Amino acid sequence: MRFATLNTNSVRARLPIIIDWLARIRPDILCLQETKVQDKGFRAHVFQDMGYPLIFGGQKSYNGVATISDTPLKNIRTGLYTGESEEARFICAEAGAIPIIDVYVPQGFAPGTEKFRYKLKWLTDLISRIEKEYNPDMPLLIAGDFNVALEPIDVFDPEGFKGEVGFHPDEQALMCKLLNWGLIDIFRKHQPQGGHYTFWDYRIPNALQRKMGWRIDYILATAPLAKRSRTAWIDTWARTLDRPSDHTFLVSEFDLIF
DNA sequence: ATGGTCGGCAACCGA
Repeated sequence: MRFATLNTNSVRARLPIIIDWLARIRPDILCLQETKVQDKGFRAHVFQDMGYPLIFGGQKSYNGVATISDTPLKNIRTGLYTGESEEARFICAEAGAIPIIDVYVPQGFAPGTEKFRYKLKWLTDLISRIEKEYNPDMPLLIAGDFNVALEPIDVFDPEGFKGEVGFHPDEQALMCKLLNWGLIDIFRKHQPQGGHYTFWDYRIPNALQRKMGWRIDYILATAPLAKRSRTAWIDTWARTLDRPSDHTFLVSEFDLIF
């Protein structure tokens, strides 16, 4: 079973790249974040025609998540909260007997701001929901853009980023709490070395070539699944003249079938 | 050096 995640920064703008990648790599599941499209504008048939039924929950302009799967997804639920309107950052479903959670954690802007407090609250509420609904002894996969780098080896300038958004102790403490509940960082399991990133700020010229990145996207799995993970890798497409953004798929293969 | 550039969408907001 091949499992992947991608922050799209607009699924519409990235559609050709996603289609090409799906056709070549044929993952069983691909979690998307920052789709930036309302549900009525999501070109679901493009994926369905490739043999990928999918689920999605979006909103105008911002956020949005989608889970593309070659296995039909059941028990679909969108939203971290119940009974209130919220940003489109959470979708979960079950592929066979395996629950899949796709998240886009708030970016947080800067420590000390309302947006940062919202990020911490959202992470806290995500942990509460997982503690309530799932069991670390049972299969569970969580993937997405967490907008948090866990360790100094996960950013290119740990000294410079000390206390900054995305590398702040309060965010890292919550990520640790999530992992300590019973989730394994699958890429880290296979690659203990630092310097492997999933995000490069596109405001920094040639950040990818200059290795000025962050590892803020994760595939997390409970122990029963993590022990079946065979490999993990980061598949990065560097920008070109006709393709102005870098794109980074995080992928893992598991010895299991749905 | 304290900037820069994307995408959405129609002015700037968010990353």
